Amino acid sequence: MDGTTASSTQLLRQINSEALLRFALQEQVFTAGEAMAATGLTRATVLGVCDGLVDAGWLEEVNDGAEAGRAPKGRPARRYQLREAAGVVVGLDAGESHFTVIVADLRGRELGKRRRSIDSHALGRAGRVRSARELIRLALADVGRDADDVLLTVVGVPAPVDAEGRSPGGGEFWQLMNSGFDQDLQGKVLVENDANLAAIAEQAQQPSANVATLLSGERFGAGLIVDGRLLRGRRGGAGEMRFLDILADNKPDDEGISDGFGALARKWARKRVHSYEGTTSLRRLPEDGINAEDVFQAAREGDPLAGDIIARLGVRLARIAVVLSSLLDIERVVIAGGIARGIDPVLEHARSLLPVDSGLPLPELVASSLGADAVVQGAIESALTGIRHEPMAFLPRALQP
Amino acid sequence: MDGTTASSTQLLRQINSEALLRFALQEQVFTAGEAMAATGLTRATVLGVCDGLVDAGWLEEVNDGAEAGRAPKGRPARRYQLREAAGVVVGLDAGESHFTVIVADLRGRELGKRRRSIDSHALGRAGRVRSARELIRLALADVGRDADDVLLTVVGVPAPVDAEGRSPGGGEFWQLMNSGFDQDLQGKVLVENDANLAAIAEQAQQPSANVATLLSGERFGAGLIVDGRLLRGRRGGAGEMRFLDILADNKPDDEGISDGFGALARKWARKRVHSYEGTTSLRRLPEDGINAEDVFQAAREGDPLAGDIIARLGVRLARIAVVLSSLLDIERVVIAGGIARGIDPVLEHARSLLPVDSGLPLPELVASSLGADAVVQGAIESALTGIRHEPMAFLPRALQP
DNA sequence: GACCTAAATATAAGATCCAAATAAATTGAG
DNA sequence: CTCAATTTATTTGGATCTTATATTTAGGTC
Repeated sequence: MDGTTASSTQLLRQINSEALLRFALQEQVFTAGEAMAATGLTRATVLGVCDGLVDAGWLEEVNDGAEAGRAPKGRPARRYQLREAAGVVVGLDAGESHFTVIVADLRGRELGKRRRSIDSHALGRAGRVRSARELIRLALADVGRDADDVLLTVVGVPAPVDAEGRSPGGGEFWQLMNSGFDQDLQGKVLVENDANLAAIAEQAQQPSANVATLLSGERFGAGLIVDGRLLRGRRGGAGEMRFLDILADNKPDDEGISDGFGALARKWARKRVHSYEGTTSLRRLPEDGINAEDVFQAAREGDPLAGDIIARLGVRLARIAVVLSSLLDIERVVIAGGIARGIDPVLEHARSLLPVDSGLPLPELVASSLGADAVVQGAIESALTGIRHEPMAFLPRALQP
Repeated sequence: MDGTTASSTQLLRQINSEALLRFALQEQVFTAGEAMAATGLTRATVLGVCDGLVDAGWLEEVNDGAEAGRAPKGRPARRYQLREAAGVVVGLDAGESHFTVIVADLRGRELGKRRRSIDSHALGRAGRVRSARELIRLALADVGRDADDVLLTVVGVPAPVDAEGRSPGGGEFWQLMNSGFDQDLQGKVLVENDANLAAIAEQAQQPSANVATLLSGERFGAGLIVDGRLLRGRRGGAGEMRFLDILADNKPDDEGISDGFGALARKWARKRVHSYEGTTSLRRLPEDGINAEDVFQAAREGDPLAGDIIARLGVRLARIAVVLSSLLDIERVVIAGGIARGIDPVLEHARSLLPVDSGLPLPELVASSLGADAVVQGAIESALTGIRHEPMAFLPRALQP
């Protein structure tokens, strides 16, 4: 189990093994010939490397007769595949009020999923970790696995996260959300900002080198991908949008500096629903029961108060888009998270507000199609990327003794 | 001269050669023992690799008796150094009104320098390239070199530049500035945005993974380094600051959207010097003769009109700092270029405007110490980085036949 | 000149890859 | 059923490169 650097003579073998394994991680079943084409190595070398990977527990030779669609002539090729039992990855969206876990195999196929409501403030840091561990255990048990099968767990939290997985000490909230998962979950764990994970998920869906993903339900966060790379910042603060309220003409009243579109729509609606001078269907709802969905729905039906709120959100979104496009040359702004479902009217209004004479092309504004799963999907994607990046850094679950 | 990939058996040798060469690029003279420590290879291997690099023209064995401070025991070590004749790098600041060229050796020591005023609009694209070629020729001749000695030339231009070295087609100005140097200068050429090069120079001076460098004399440009990496954006637009005028409460009047602090100070002073109601020392100057230096000087002497202008610039700078700090977690904002000399009062005022209650630490605001040479210094630094990154991609000037 | 030391060289062994030759497995034709 | 054709697997020999271990060498010291 020593991770010591291999001697220089063995370096070449390791390089080739990694290349081959990276290829295997993206294929179902493959022959030596296919691996030769992918890696540029000789047949003898490929087979030798495959031998090593079988011994290590990464690959297994497949011998079932169902050799669909193979060439009708010649000696049949030996076929390999990633060993199912080698391990799985776990993604966890550790939000403020919900946990979502997905267990996936090493090719990214979702094996199992669990969701649970939690009360973070009642649980505290230790309680959040305990609850996460339990939920992961259940999700693994659902698919007949246990914690030893997990090669890598990626956790998304609603807080800035630096490169070491820590959050700045400023806010208590951040420390509560980033509950120390990397210490107290089993195996290798990566902690990442939730919006960053959503951005990774979006980019996997529709690749683009310069895209911003806004996670904007209750709290506001942005994942920024520039030149194909996720931005982090020293303390993980890249993607914070505090400047909106600091710069903007409107002084921040009661709405918190980090409120997302969902929270804003709800707050604005509740505040104005009685003082509003026109007729509004929102008044039929109990004031404490109005939420963002109701506002979006009313706006679609032509309600004027809801329309006003949509317009204000549109202004806010347009501002964000202008800054991102101008400062970072962002090509596409994606609204992700549960809020994405009803956000279209806001997008339309924001598009109409974008300046037309600014020289450079305008950013595209779109809603995500991943829904509320964006964060946890991004966690899986991130875990797979990590394994593909240096597969040999992970040890597959050993063969039966 | 074929850049074909080496056969896999020779790959290891190439890896080791690159590592050793990278080490040599940062040392004056070194022994095999030192190289062994740096690369982790055996003595026999190191000597073999050195042999190869001598044959290739990268290294030379040094045999002069001046073996300063060597260990007094044992057989003397063979000592190697980078071959001076292997080549040089060239940096060119191809501004709107000035060209500056620096010729440096492969360790970054400045060998020669030339500066020339030009009239870009009279010269046109072809004229700019011609003028650049001539100035480079002269600078090389000054130090007894010619164009064949140049391994890499890096050119800084005041325009957005994408990863392929091209500028967006929107403005004629950008096309004029990015004059096609990569096509028409001899040897390998990289074209880069001038503010980006200034950022590279600043980072080399005082390393920091998250820093913004504002090049803000006549035109405004920013070089953004986040997570230790320069941001570019798809069309090279990262670092543009158009949002300032789009968002801000003040509608853009005559000042151009991309005016730098120097241009703004001059324009504001000239416009208000006569209508200003107080006394101002600026009135003693001819209206067409006032420039930014005069305004800064007057402000230092307590002139109220100059003070007003400084304050307006401070507001602008503070806005920029807030956005950069919040959106990208930038730790330090550097004002670079010729304007940096008198900028201190603006920095002071801007610091006083930064919000104190924003949770995260505030960005540091500093003036560059590189003066007007920041861009060309960054060009040299960038060229060296390029060579260090994959030295074997460059062929040293051949040995005497 | 004998002696000491650290580096250079020489030699042998191990690891890896490639190229070419050989062997095996499968299909399809006669 | 046998046999050629075909494709792949395996074996073998050669080349490159690195390491480890001796052996030699170059300078200094006593």
